[in-house]
Formats: sequence, C-alpha cells, structure tokens
Amino acid sequence: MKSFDCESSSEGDEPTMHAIARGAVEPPQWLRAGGPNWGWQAAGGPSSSHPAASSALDPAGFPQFPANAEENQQVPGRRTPLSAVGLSGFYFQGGQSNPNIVGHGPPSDENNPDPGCSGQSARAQESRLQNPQNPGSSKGKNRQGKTVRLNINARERRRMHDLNDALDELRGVIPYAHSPSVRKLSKIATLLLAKNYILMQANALEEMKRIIGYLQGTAAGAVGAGIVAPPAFDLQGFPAAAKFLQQQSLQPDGARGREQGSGGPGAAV
DNA sequence: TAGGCCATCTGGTCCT
DNA sequence: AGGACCAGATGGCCTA
Repeated sequence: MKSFDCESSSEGDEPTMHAIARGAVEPPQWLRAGGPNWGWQAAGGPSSSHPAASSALDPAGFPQFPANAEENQQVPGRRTPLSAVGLSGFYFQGGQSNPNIVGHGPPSDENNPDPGCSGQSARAQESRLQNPQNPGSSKGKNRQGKTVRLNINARERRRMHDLNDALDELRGVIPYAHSPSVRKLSKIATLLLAKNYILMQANALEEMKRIIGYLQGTAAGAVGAGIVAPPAFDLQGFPAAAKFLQQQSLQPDGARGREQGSGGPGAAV
C-alpha cells in the first residue's frame, strides 16, 4: 500500500505521531525526563532523526485523555457515513432511471452507495453504470451479476466502516491531543501510537512492580528514616526510583516528610 | 503542484 | 454458494 511507503505527513498533528509511534519503543525515557511527565518522550532512537521528533517533546502536544465520541466526530476529516447525510438509497433512485441498476426487492442503503459522495473512481462508476449492450438472453444474468457485485461492494464497504469505527474507538483511548482544531490521527498513526502506548504501559507496570518489591524489601520504616538504597542494590533498572531516592537524599529531613505526603516526583509513579 | 491520506471498487483466495 | 479478508488500482480532498 502506498500509504505505508511514505509515512512522512503534512498533517498538523502528524509530527507528534511519528516521534511517538515510530521511535518511542523505549518507554523508560519518559520516566527519566524530569517531572511527572507521563507523556510521550522521544527515545532518541532512529526516530530522533526525524524532523518532527522534537515536537514530540513539546508538552503542549501532550495527551489530553480520552475525548468522547462526540468530540471525535468534530475532528476535521472524519468520515461521514452515507446514511448520516441522507444519501441512503441514492443508487436506487438513479437505478430507476437506469435499467441496468436494478435490485431484487427493496434495496438496503448499503447496496446503494452515493457515487457523488464516495471517492470511487469514475472508471469504477462507469463500468458499473454503463449499458453493456448485451443480448437479451444474457441481460438477466448481467443484471443478477450486477446485483451480486453491488452486494459484494456493500459488504466490503460495511466491513471497512466497521474497521474505521474500531479505529475511532482506538483513537479515543490512546493519549494524544484530542481537539476539534487538531486533525484526527491517521490510521497508521493510530496503530503505531497504540502499539507504543501499550509498550509504555507495560514498561510502567514492570517498573512499578519492581519499586513495590524494593520498598517491601527494605526495613519497615525505612522511608521515614530516610531511604538509602542498599549498597549492592542496582538502581539502574529503576529510573523513577533512583530519581526519587536522589531527591530524598538532597532534601532536609523536614522537607522530605512533607514531600512524601504531598506526592512528589515519586508519586507520579 | 506534489505528496499524503482516504474511500471505494474490484478480483482473488480461503473458509464455512 | 456465500461471506470474509486481502491487496491493487483509482480518484478525490487537503495541506505544505
């Protein structure tokens, strides 16, 4: 598919997507970036060479969690269902004047797409609408063949609509800038972003488990007394914990206690 | 104007 | 046989 050949995009929010979706497969980066940034951080991988990579670090582009479906529908570029614009049955209205477009019984709107609204090619429309000038004996068969073809087309259209609906739902649950002024994520962007979001969540979960295990492993009351990692304890795999402990060690005792209660950087985990 | 994205049509393949 | 799935082709829309 050509869409997958050239992923660079000219769309407004696409740059954010690229840095996130293609490069950020090393989630720990988001924890190392100072502050409770639960956002997408460019991982400095291959994607960092992408001209748009830096924009992914822009907090302004940071996720505003799940917008509702209504908001999604306001996003420019949103596909408009034929039925939603009152174009159901368009084909059959035309088909009545064109003997080649006939159906068996009352047609469903799915069988009657709107040639003016759809993006179908003129070639496709022409081949479907043209009169083949076949002999009368094959006319019935031809009509039946057209009906079969229309049914197949309708099913395929419905299938693609279902796929798009699923993609819309996916857009609704992954963090990115949901806004009427921001164009919705492309399909490929949605999939890549979702993939990295899952990886990030899994990574966060792993780290949280390690932190909990570590805290449970330390002597009771260690936090109140001032947390100090055991000499042999390797904090390399605990970026957030390391940062937390470092801050703890730099703060006076009083401030330390307050910080623990008010949810400091460590609380972001 | 070129490039990206998309919807649709279409024919092929596989499965039930 | 009919339906689901897939990929290629095509043209429209939008943006830089």
